[in-house]
Amino acid sequence: MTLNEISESIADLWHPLNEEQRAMLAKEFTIQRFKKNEIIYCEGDQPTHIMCLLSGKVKIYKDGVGGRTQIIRMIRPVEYFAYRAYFANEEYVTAAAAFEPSVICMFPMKIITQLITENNELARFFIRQLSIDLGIADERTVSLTQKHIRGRLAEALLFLKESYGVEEDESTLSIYLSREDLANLSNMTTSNAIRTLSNFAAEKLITIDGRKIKLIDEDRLKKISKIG
Amino acid sequence: MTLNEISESIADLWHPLNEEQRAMLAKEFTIQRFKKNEIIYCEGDQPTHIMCLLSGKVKIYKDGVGGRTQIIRMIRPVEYFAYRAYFANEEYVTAAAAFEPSVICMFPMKIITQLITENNELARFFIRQLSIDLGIADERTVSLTQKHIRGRLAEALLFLKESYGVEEDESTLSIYLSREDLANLSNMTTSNAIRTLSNFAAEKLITIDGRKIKLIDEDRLKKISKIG
DNA sequence: CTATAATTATGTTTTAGAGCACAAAAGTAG
DNA sequence: CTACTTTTGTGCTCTAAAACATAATTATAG
Repeated sequence: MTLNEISESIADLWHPLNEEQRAMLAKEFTIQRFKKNEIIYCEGDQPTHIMCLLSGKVKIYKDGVGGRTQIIRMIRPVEYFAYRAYFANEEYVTAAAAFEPSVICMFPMKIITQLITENNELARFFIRQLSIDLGIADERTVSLTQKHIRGRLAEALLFLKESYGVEEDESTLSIYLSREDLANLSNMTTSNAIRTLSNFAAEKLITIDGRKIKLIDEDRLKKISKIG
Repeated sequence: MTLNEISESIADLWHPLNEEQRAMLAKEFTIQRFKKNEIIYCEGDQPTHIMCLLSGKVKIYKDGVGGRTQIIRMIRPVEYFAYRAYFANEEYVTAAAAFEPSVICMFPMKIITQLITENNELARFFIRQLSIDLGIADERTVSLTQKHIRGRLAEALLFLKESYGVEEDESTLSIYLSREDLANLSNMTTSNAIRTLSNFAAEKLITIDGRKIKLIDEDRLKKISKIG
C-alpha cells in the first residue's frame, strides 16, 4: 500500500500539505496491522507516532484503581489518535487496543510537528480536533458521574450507533462488544451491564442476540439517556 | 490599564507576536471585572472572546441531571480559558463563574484565529495547551468515576494546594471554598464533603477553621488519593 | 441591631449499584 | 469430539454514598 493509495483516507492530514510536504511524509509512514484485542500502546509508553485508523475499531482506555477499566473514547476509521501525549510532552496516560482486526497508518510525530510549523492549516486541524475532543471529554465526565446506570447504558448504545453505524437492517449495531467492554464504556460492572441490557430487552427498547444488539425504540432510549 | 502594562501577564499570547501583531491585539482587548460568584459565561452561550484571568479565581463547571453541578476545571492567574468552544465551532458546553473578585482580559477570538493563521508559534501554544487539558480531563474522568469519596476529596485538596498554593504558614490553602464547591469539585454531595472533611480533621490529616483548610499530613493524603 | 437566609454540622434512613456465588452457554484449543 | 476457558445470565448479599431531617452556626440585608 502506498501513501498515495490511501491519501483519500488520510485527507485531514494530507490535504493541507503542498507537494514537498507530501513527499516528506510519504517517505516516513508505516502501516501496521493489529489483531483482535491486540494492544496498540500502553499507559506510560513514550509517544512517537501519530496513528490513523484506516480500518477496524480501536478503544482508548485507562486502568484505574481496583482493576477496573474505563474506556475513554473509541476510534473509528478514519480518525487520528495517539498524538495528544506527544503535543503535551507527556507519556501516554491512556492505552489503546484493537476491538477487531485493524489497520493503522503511522507517521512519526517529529515529522508532524515539523509540518505543523511549516503549514498553518495543519496546525489548525489539530487545534480544532483537540478542541472537539476536549468538549466531548467535559460532557462525558458529567454523564459518567451523574447519570444512573440505565442512563449511562442508553447513552453508550446511542453513542455506538452514532459512531459505528448499523447494519443493512438499519437497527443492528455494527459493533459487537463484549458485555465487559460495554460495562467499561459506561462505567459499571459487567453484571450490571448484563442485567440492564436484559431489562432494556424486556422493555422492548432493544433486542439482543449474543453480541448483536438491535435498537428498537431509540426515542425512549434517548429519553432514558437524557434524564439520566 | 494598557495592554503593554499587562504584557508580562499575558506572555503566552503576547510573546510569540511581532510588533504589527501586537499592535493589532492592543487595539481590541477589553478588561472586565467580576464580583465574587458572578457568572462569566453560561452553557449555551456563543463564544466570542478568549479570556485571560489576570487576578482572582475562576471555576469552569457544568450543571448535570438532577440539579447537581460538576466543577470541570479551575483557572488561576495567568491562565487562558473560554476559547475551546470557539475552536470547535460550538456553543459553550460549560459555564464559568468567579470564586472571588476577578479581573479578566478579553480578546476577540476573531483576532486570535487570524493571528494563529499568521503566527505559527501561537498556533503551537494552543495545540500544547489543549493537549495538556485533554490529558487532565482523561485522568480526571477515571478519578471521579472510580475513586471512593475519601480518595476524591484527598485528591481535590492536594489539587487545590497545587493550583493555588498556600499562605505564609506553608500549609493553609490559599483558596477558601464553600463545602458545596468542594463537593462539586470532587463529585459528592455537600453533606458527604462536610462529613469526610470532618473525618480527615479527626484523623489529623488536616485542620479546619471555617473555610480555612490546613494540610497537615500530605503524605497520607497522597496515599489516600492514590489508593482511591 | 434584628430578621432572614445561607452554610455547616450530625444523626438516621434508604437505595443504587458493587460484590460474590454459581450455573449455563458459547468459544477455543488440543 | 472432548476438555478447558471465557463469557453470559441470575439470584442474593452487602455497603458506599445519596437522601432526608434537624440543629447550630454564620452571613447578609434591611
